[in-house]
Amino acid sequence: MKIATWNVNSLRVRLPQLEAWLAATQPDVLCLQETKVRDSDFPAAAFSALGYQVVFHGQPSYNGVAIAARGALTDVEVGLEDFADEQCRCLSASYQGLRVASLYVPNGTALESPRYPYKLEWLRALRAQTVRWLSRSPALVLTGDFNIAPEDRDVYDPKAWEGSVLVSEPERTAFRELLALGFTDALRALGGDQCGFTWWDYRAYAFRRDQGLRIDHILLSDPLASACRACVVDRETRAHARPSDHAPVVAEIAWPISL
DNA sequence: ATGGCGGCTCGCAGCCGA
Repeated sequence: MKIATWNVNSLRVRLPQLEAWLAATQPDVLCLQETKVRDSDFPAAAFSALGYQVVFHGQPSYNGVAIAARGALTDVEVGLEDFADEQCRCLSASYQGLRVASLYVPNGTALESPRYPYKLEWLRALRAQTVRWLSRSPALVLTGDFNIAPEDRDVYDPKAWEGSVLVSEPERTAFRELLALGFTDALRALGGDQCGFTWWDYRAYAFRRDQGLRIDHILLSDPLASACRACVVDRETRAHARPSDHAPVVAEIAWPISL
């Protein structure tokens, strides 16, 4: 089973690319972030034309998450329980015995910004939600744009980024606390030291110079982690004309495990 | 070098992203 995540930075703009990518990559499950489209405008027909079911949770201009799959998505849940959020950043569903969450963690803007404590609160709520998800489904995938570079080696210039949003210690601690619930960072585990970045600034030729960050993640709960065969960043897609600033990440999992 | 690019909107300037 192929599970992928991609922050498309506007589904409307990226739809032709996404259609080509789906046809070529054929993931079983794809989680999308920053769709930036309200539900009434969601291009669901484009997905069904390619044989995908899709569920979505969006708003105009900002945020927006979706999950597409080659079969039925059930028990669809919007947002995080016990955390009232006007922003569309979390959508989860079950597929073939898996629970999958498409996450767009707040950016935080800057440590001094009111958006930074919101980010930390959001991460706290995600952790609480993850405990609940795990109690219902041991096979859990948390994936999306976490807006956290877990370690210095996930940053092209750690010195320049030191102490700023995306790398600050409270965020990294929150990320580690999530992992400590029983998850493996699939890209780091399967890609090793050379796993690369997932986001590059549009400005200053950042992609050409490989000045990026690794902030998009696929976290696999224990039963899935042991079944994971590969996890890669699709850099080629970031190199296309008019790209998203994020590359897709794709994991290959031997699932369902036949008992 | 705090800009730069690119996406969005009751739009043509200002916001947000990472």
